[in-house]
Amino acid sequence: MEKTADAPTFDPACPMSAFPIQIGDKWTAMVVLCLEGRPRRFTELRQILGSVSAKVLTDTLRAMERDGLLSRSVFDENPPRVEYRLTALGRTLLQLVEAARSWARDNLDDLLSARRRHDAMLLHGHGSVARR
Amino acid sequence: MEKTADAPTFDPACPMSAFPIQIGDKWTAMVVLCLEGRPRRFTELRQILGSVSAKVLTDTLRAMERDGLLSRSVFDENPPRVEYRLTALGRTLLQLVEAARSWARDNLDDLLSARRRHDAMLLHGHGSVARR
DNA sequence: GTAGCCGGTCACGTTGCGGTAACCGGCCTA
DNA sequence: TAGGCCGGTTACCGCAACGTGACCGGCTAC
Repeated sequence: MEKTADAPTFDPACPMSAFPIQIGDKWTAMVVLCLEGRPRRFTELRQILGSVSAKVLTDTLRAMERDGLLSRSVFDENPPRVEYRLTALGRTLLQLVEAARSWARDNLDDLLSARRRHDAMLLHGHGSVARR
Repeated sequence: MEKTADAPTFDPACPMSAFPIQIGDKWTAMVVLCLEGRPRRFTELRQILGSVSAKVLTDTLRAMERDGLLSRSVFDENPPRVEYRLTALGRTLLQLVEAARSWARDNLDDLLSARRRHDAMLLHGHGSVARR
């Protein structure tokens, strides 16, 4: 819970890739987290999310705007500035995202080790030719 | 068509299709709900879920078994009987599913009406251009 | 001039989830 | 002999999500 200007980063190699809960599209939950503290600009979001392309981020933000989860403000400046901020409805998702993260903290290790056990079993099974 | 006692039904036409929260694969959360009260058989699950095909249900159940969310018991009887039951880990998902349903009860209407407003705006042309 | 920044759009390729249809094998009944 | 029930498997297919690379317009700085 750092309160620095920097937001958390999202490592594509982290177990999030096996995270069994998804809210909206692939990046929606992370966008919600990014916007929790304050509004952010497009490029800022891209930097924080790390591996998302401009097109996919645009799609995600447009869908969230359509669903009333965030608002988009264009400032007629130079260079162009666009700010995204959570609406009240979008903020309600925070509880859900936190519930999901809490579940993951408590149970994701169990899930992943069960998966590893299963995969190991398959490997072992395929290693020897079935005989009778 | 008789339903199994106390099992919820899932209508494919209900707003669930716009439900922005997904746990595991498409049917995972509903399988968890189906198995909340007691173990169930394959065909029983198919009937309750309504529109799921055998292949997809098999895939879902295999993935959940792999992840340690449920256990699969084969009884060597006639006709063949297979029972699926939630594990302790699978039961932990119930809280999350309930949290998602609670969010939906409170906010899904707002989301859907925001979406309808947006779609209507598109139909009527682009309306007014946002200016600042 | 030309290079870069910002916030995108456009055309296109790939991947994988979800779904359909056909089939299977053992047991039972008509 | 035929068909039904149970719990699947296999082959195939469509489509939307996801991602890549090129480009854009207005402005500024070098």
